[in-house]
Amino acid sequence: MADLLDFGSTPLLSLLPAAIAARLSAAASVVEYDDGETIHSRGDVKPGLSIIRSGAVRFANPGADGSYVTTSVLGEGHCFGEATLFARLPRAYDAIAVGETVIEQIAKPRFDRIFNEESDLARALVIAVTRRLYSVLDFLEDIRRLPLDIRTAKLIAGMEQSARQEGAVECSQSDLAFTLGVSRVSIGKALARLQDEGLITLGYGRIAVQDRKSLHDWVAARLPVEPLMRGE
Amino acid sequence: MADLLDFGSTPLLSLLPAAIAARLSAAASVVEYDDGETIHSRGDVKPGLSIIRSGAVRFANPGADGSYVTTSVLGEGHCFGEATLFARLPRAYDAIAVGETVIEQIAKPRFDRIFNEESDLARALVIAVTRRLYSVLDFLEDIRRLPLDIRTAKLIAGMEQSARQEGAVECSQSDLAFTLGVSRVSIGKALARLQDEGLITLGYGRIAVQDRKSLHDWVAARLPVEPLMRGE
DNA sequence: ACAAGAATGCTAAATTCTTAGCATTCTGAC
DNA sequence: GTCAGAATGCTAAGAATTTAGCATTCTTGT
Repeated sequence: MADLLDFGSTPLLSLLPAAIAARLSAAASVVEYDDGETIHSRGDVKPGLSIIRSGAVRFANPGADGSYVTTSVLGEGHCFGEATLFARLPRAYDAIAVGETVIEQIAKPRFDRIFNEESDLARALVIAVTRRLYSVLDFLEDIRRLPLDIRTAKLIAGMEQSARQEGAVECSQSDLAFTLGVSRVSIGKALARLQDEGLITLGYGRIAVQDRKSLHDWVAARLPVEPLMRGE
Repeated sequence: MADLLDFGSTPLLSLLPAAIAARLSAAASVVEYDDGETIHSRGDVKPGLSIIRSGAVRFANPGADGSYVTTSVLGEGHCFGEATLFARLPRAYDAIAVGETVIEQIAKPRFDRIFNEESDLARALVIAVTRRLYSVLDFLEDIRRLPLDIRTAKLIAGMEQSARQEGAVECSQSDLAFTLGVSRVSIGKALARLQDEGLITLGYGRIAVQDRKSLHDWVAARLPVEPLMRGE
């Protein structure tokens, strides 16, 4: 399961002037993780900013019944840990490496110095965090007003665009269920309906998208309001 | 319905050095709205930052069936419109005044000048937006893993703390339903259960909290993970 | 080629939530 | 005080979702 759900937001690294990115890198310690390895656990209090150099990170927490609820998955170029710096909160989620993952970790004292000296860092962060906030708000709104079929179609449409190979999404139905926070049975039904509509073809560990445009149109026609962003 | 759901985050104004707040005020045009008046509509493209001087603002969008889904309500000191500045998005929500409301509106060109000159503004914004992001993520997670009773109790506990009069929350069950994105019947049932537990007493347009600590303890005992923040 | 593990497909009961009413109670304005 | 509007309480049918299985199919490592 890769780049499943970065909520379509812009990675910090692509917003940061090269000079500042370099300065952050110089101040960072690099850590490599294997697939599934824990990067940090909920409640940890080691404030700092982390930047994903390669790979991806899954953020999740245990649910009431012992299940594991994934909140988001961030990919290359994204940062995390802002809350430990700016809200002085401990880690709110367990962070788990998805695939071989390389993380740059910048401890708070070093980060603070750069943050104070380079005001463009604050500007880039405002932008990155603002976009993430609005992506999450959008996702929240979808949960509350869209039936599962449409949410599923929207997710697949988004994933297909950032997928390695065009026209198909490599991920299990369980992963989709995790991401949308519903059971595998429900996802199965939703996918079956989408297949009946001729939008997708179900495979083993992969979902083929018949035609990108048809899928987007199908989703767009069922949204209560016009979408604001065009997928870039 | 006031301060129902600012997601418990910190208002920008309380994070901003007085000098910068004053400079923003000087650059702003002040607009007053009556209860229910529209401040802006989804899709509007007039970029700028708005600060709530007094009153509150409800953000909502039409749902698939014509219903109106409220995403959040922000109160005094909070800002909105960051996305128009930093993500260059049009307004994502209809904004509607809740009660007599005074808004300071700062157009993008003026804001940009101050933003570039006062680097502490970016710092305050990073903090405000980061906290809001994490509040929303928390709320999102609750939706996915907590049964309605507990979410309702948690909401009431939060509202009671910021309520004008201690020990009671002034709001209709319909408002609660709006906020949690569920039907009035479901809220009614959840509230009835909480009343059976002896945690609250239902009234007309108000809910009395028997004992703040009991309510908090009841909620805390049912959360799958330890809460990170202590209500401040 | 085969076996083991992973993923999917399917079912059925139980639960939760919604919709759509309607009756009753409460509040505040006149 | 009275009355209209607001808010709550209640009911019942139907839709959506979950849980808990189990059978089948697919893939990969040996």
